[in-house]
Amino acid sequence: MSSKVVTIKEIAKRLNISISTVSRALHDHPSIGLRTKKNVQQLAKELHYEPNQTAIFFQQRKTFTIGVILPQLAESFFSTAISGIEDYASLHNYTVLLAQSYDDETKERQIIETMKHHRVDGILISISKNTSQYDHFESLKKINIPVVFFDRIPKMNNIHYVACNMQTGTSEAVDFLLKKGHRAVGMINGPETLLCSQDRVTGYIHAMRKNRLKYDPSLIISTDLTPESVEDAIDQLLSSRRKTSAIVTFNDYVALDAMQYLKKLKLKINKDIQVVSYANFPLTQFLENAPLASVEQYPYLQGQKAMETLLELIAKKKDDEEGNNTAYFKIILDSKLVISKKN
Amino acid sequence: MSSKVVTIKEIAKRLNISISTVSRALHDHPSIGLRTKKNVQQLAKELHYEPNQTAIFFQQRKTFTIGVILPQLAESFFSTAISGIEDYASLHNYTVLLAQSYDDETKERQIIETMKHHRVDGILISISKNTSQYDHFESLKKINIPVVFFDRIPKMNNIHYVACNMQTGTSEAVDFLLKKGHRAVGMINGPETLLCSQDRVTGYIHAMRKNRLKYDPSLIISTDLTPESVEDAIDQLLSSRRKTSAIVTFNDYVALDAMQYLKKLKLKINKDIQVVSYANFPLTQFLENAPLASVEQYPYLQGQKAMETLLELIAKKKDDEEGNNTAYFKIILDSKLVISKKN
DNA sequence: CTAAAATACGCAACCGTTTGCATTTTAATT
DNA sequence: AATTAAAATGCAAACGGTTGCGTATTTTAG
Repeated sequence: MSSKVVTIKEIAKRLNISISTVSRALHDHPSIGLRTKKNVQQLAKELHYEPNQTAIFFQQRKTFTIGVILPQLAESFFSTAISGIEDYASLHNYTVLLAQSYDDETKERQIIETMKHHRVDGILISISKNTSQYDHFESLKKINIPVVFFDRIPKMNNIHYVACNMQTGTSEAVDFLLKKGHRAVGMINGPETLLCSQDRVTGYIHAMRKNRLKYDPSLIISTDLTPESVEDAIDQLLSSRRKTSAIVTFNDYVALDAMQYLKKLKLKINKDIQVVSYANFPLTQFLENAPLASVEQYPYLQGQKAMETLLELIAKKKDDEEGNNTAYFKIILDSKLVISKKN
Repeated sequence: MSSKVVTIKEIAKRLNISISTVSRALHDHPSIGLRTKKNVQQLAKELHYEPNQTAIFFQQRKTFTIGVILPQLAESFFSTAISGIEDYASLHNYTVLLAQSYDDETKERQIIETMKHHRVDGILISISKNTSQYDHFESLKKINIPVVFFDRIPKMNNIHYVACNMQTGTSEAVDFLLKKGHRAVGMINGPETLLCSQDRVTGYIHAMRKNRLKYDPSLIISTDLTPESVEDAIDQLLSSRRKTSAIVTFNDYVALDAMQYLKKLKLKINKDIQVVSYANFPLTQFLENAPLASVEQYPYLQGQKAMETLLELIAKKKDDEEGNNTAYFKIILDSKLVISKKN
């Protein structure tokens, strides 16, 4: 068996030349003679030489690996986002170390610890919705590991992030419904702690103002996104003295739960009550009664952009090793209302 | 700024002791005196010492990293599977390096090359449906990197794998339809090259035999899973002289495409024609006309099991460094028909 | 009080590669 | 043929940690 892994040392010995010559030959270094270069490269191929990246990582203090932390892969938004991340990374010869926080702050901290030890070149993270302290992110800054936040952004200053501006899309969504003649547009929103929930409210108000309508706060209801709280929200909306005839839901999961409940209440979707949502799942197009429209958040693009700016930061790191404080990237994609083809 | 990364060397110098003592102290080595141990550990904490894993990986010839290769994350099956993988891995202090092959053999090869260089401790892979040559897998064996295949298994001998036995589920599915009175049950199958496609056929035949019915091969149609080929398949089934009144589709994506097309043909789903599928997407329950039943393939469990056996292999590697040929793990979970709640 | 045993620590090699600098070889010039 | 410039190669340190083995120091036992 044996199958000893071959190293440049081995090659050097066989060719009776020095290790450094082998190393340079393999890198096409100009100072190596053509003949030896050929010899080395050929023998390397014959012996199936494979560079030991762990040695190189160690030596170069660079791993060409970036850590990605997100709440959970099973959620469609995140699995598409990481798809964009991975694609962009592999295009630039970077590799992705993956971990899920499951919205658990403790786990999030552990993961960051692990990634620090692995000496990843950078981190991409969509934070847990339960994270309240941010010192573990600060610690990364201290040891000079660049971080780019995406989608779920902490309320910190001086960070890089890419996110989707939910105002524009929301505004479009509400406007869309108002134009259709609805006067009481309900909103089933997410936790108030999330920035993107607030954005939605702002967008809502903006659309009302634009249409010269009065804004009724009781039509916007915060939930924790569980089916139960969604049902509560619907009960509230329907029992309101105003005739809610349309609902904007926080995302497609919420929309599905909502529509299921509405059906149970014997309300006809998109007839008695119309629904507009966020996320634009590919699967919703197969629904009998899909939301009329959905605000697209471009998860793939977000992932890609995030990776792109991270690589930029990594490249820049060399320039300004001495804290040559660069500006902070705040990349905001506009969300956009996509009207279902069926309508 | 500076923020020099602290090493054990630094600690040693400050405490005026040797590097090796520091190393051992940090590892609670018994031969280190209690006093020095305390000193070292305290100073390490004060200086925020973080072990440089890249150095350790290199030194120990072990990375505690396993590579995961799958066709694409965006597919629900795979994102759930990797969830299981990652959970189990992180539980055992392993880390996951992720890559998508997009069903492209060339990309698959490149990824394997990269992972070899990264010296991952093992690889988990669900192969691309277009992969026809298997030598890149053989090469892994040569350099002693254990591989566990899951879900999509190549037709090779002497490999470890975990998969779902599609026969049982398929058999149950067909049986379910036959019991409902259907006599011509069509099947929209996947590529013949995939083992799991063959399994489905076997399961189909098994159910027919069990019900003492004759098996008509023309009712089983292979596709490449694209919407077009699915539509072709349906055309074929419907134009058959036999009245196809039920269809078993390769998976839920296919089912959705199929049902959409059937609707276009003005056929009433689950009335004119009944559909049973595989995968059991959480989302299908929201469909107006969901498949009557679905064969559950336990992606999370598969991922977990795969990771489990991989770790076992890695552990074993130490034992039999000299090709002490161990047996091959062939772990087969039974698939199971899940009947939709709505029925 | 001394020899032996136990305890605590240091030395140095090693893991595989890269790279600045010194050294040798070759080629060009006079 | 001697001198010099240019081209090719080698030496050795460094990256940060682990570990076998040797040594100094202390403890224990006789």
